[in-house]
Amino acid sequence: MNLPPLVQSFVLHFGEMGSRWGINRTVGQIYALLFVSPAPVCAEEIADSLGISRSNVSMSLRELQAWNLVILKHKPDDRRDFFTTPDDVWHILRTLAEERKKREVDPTLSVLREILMQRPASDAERHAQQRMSEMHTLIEQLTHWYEDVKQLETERLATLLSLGAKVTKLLEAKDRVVSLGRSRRPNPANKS
Amino acid sequence: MNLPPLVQSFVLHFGEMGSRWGINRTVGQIYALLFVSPAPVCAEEIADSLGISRSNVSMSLRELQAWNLVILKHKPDDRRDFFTTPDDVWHILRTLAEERKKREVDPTLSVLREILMQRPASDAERHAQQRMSEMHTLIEQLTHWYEDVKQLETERLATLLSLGAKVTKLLEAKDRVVSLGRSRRPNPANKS
DNA sequence: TAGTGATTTCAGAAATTTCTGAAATCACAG
DNA sequence: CTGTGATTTCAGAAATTTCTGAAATCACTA
Repeated sequence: MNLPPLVQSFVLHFGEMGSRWGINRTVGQIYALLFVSPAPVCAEEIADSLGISRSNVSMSLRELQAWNLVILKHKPDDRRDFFTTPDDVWHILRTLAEERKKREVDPTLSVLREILMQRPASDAERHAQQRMSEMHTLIEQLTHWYEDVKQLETERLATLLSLGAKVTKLLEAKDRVVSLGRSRRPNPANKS
Repeated sequence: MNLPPLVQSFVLHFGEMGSRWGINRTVGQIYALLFVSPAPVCAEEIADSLGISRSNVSMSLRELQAWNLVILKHKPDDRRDFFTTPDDVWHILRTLAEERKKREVDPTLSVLREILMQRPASDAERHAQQRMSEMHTLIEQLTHWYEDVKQLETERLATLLSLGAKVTKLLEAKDRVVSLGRSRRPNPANKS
């Protein structure tokens, strides 16, 4: 591996981390390299920088493309593919969230649904279904929230984040305002 | 493996999933089994149900304990350890989040901080630092948000989730209320 | 069409992770 | 202390994943 020391630390760390996630060491390293590179990099150069085989690079890039984490670029009069990551880190975060959901959450949800459809044949199965249903409910709540906030523009999302738990304060305030409003002019949709 | 079919599907799925996360197949299976079992289970029984060696069970349980994901129970006049998962799925979610943060996010943050302290020795390094700083900022924002909302009681957290993106509506409303309030009686803390 | 260079594929090699059985350790009872 | 059963440890076996080099494919040019 032949890189500026500062870049090398980063790349090595991402390699380590890669194995803790589902992706492997090389894939992590390549991603890190692309992320910090000032310009798109070709496969040959990746192989050289990281000291790995050309074919390994090819397969790992394929993997990264499956994750939608890299962008292909071309130079005029050059047939080679060059690779980068998106500029906007928020954009990267969104992709990551989406792909992980697709791979890790959705399959689980569908297995749970499948099992919950079946008729339990014993007390043990009845209890198991009960537990799975709790898990299913929780995951659905989380994914609904996710589907909802992912629509927000980045700026709003950032505001929401920075607000953190303080939104609950707002919620209380809102409750007061609403009940106040109601006492003055009753909600017309609420005719009883 | 000798389990009710419905439980077996769940256990097998969690095994698969386990390998996509950092934990391995057996660890995933054991966790799934404990999660749906109506009563605490001893190591021997786990080994039998899953058809794996006793020693494998021992090591995997150790791993689950390191993750704080299982609870040890004892029966009177029985020296064996029995294992369960917490009842409350929200509690499980919190543990999972905390442990993953500890293993995946914190080390990355500290590597980033470390690198950002150093003086870049070239343009390439300067650019790399710039990128890492963007990443660092984003992760910090996310973890601050997390540290904040994790304090909330479960019920409030659930409310917040179910509200989803609608909180931004509230935010706009708040802005109106606040500016309205200010125009009537100026903020006394703001003496200039 | 033949030639060139980039890229991909894939069978097997290398490395890593997971799993097992045998032995060691531990905790307690008699 | 000795015996008993539960549990853990750990060296090596087995399984899995990752990586490589050689060959195949592809896209384009002359």
